[in-house]
Amino acid sequence: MGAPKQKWTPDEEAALKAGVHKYGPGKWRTILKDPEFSKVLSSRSNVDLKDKWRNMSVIANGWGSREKARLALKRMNQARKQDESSLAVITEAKSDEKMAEARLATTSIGSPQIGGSKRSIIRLDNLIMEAISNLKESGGSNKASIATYIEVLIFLLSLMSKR
Amino acid sequence: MGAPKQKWTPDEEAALKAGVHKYGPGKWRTILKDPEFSKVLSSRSNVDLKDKWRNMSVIANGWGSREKARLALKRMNQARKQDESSLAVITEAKSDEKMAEARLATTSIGSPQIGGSKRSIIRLDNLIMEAISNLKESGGSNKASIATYIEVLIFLLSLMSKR
DNA sequence: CTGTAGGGTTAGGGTTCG
DNA sequence: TCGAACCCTAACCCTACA
Repeated sequence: MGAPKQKWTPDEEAALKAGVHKYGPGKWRTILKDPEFSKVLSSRSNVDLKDKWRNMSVIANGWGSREKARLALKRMNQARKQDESSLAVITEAKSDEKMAEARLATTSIGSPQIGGSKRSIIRLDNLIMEAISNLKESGGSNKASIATYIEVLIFLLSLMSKR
Repeated sequence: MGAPKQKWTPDEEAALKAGVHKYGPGKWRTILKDPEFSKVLSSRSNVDLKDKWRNMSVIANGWGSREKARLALKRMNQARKQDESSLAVITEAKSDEKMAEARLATTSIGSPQIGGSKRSIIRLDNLIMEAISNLKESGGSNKASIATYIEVLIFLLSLMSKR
């Protein structure tokens, strides 16, 4: 078997997107011949480009990225199992928001058995929730704001681990 | 639920082996269509054949790659219980798989030398970078996915605060 | 012959159930 | 808990047709 299944790299995906932006979809051979992309996509055929674009389009149209995120969260929750969660409050809240907005079928997100939580943690929760709500209000499509909130989370993390 | 879990009979396994011998592995649909096997395997799909062949192969060539991968995952989940090292294992595993394709300009995010926390935060960065990378892949303009990834971060936070 | 569209199939990671 | 059976879907293949 010659091709053990070659997954697309971010570089290749970027090149494909750029190519479609430049020539439009359906011009696969043209994109491949463009020196700007031919290096990165040298191991891909025009048909490969077409197929990949089809996959990416599915993801872009709503359902894809959400599903991916859902699976990630699901794995995380599963790993947690029956740990007494010190962030019970916040997981409850998040569950509410998610259900309302995303309509997730997997009810497993809940499991908010409240263990012994601590004051500092509760306050942390408020901060985080505020960050999330701000993100949602502001349209949430801006990478800078995403990075900012992630940095906030990192800072909070550092505080907690310092203890 | 949907699949009552139908165990493979010796007849079916024999038919599968014969089919692979006749057409080679990877020709699952072809095997199914062959009148010689279609009767015995009438309740199996081409995907079923593939999965069964994989299971048989794992046993045949003594501990194939699939089993290894599964154990690695398992170890990752168990390590979580041992505090401290838990985040390390998780993020390392993810790092191995996905870091290669992450390629995020390390720009402003790397500011976490706060306090003596060092290690755990650095490793968390990998996870965060992965999250951002995923966000970018999916177009980055989807509020739900942003919120979800932040929730993942929160989950990590909860792990660390457990201690 | 060359290239694209679109349905079909496979490979492999992941999940579930007995 | 463990592994066989099953699911999901990106990646790849096949065919019609322009």
